[in-house]
Amino acid sequence: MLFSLKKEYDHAIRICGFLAGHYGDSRPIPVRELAERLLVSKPFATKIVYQLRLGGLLASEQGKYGGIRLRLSPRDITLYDILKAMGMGRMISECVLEEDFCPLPAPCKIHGFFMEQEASLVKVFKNRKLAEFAFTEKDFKTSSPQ
Amino acid sequence: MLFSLKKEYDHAIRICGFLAGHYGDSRPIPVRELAERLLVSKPFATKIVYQLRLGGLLASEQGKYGGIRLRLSPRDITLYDILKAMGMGRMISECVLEEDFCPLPAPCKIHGFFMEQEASLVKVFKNRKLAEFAFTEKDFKTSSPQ
DNA sequence: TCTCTATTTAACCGAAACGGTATAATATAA
DNA sequence: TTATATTATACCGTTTCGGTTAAATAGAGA
Repeated sequence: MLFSLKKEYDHAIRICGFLAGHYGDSRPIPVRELAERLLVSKPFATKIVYQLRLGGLLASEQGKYGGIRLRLSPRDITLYDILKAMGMGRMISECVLEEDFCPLPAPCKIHGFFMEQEASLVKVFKNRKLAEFAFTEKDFKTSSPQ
Repeated sequence: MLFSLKKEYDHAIRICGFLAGHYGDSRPIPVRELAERLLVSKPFATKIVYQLRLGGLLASEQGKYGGIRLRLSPRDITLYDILKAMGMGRMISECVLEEDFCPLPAPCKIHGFFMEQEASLVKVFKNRKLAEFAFTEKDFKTSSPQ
């Protein structure tokens, strides 16, 4: 059951945190800058940003001086929104989902327990706003490359 | 972050639940019976039982009429014990564990949040006794093969 | 219009993890 | 001695993960 944090999700949250710190800026943040500041390769950052945009969380501007921004205020985005945009599915395996996987009768206590835990975690994710995790240049260990 | 329930862990809990239902029986349960009743292949059940025994949770008797039993009362075994015996490691990724993975300064709020969640889940696992999930023949959908 | 800088989109790839099997050895009851 | 068990390790195919490549498109500015 392993509460496993995918690196992708991890980066996604950090990217959103950075964009949150720049919410309201006049210029969007280019992926290059995200990648440099957050120590992710540009191709990987691109892929994550792409998924988050498809998920409806980010808006982008193409061409020179283009870049990425949050579509909503960090106060209106939850951690759950980010994970969902990244394609996170159910947290519970087929033990619960597939009808005949478990030989025990429904309601099986093991199922019930894990359903409860999932529900409780989802609730936590939905209650935490991105604004809480926003950060800006001054929060970095190292100063800006430029 | 995906609260992903590995099939192995799932089976492990069910196997322990079955053994818990038979705790105190005069004869140990052979792996063959576990496999048949819990709809797992015998080789796979064998592997899981092996891990649980190495983890100190199960005792085994070899030879004819041999089999498996719980080493402790189901009241003295927690879900956490089972997962730990199965080799479940930390639930948090290197974002927290590797010093320089995250460019943000400690204590980073994202880290803090996930540490909290992990701690809270572990607490839940430690508070649930195996006895609560025990089951016996009468709990099955289908009657015993023999 | 040309060029540079961006994003866009899909395909691809190696490595690790997952789910499970095979097999050879050993132990013990009868 | 034989049949039934567990023991222990090695193996293997498939999927997922983490990440790259590359080609296309879009827009700003000279």
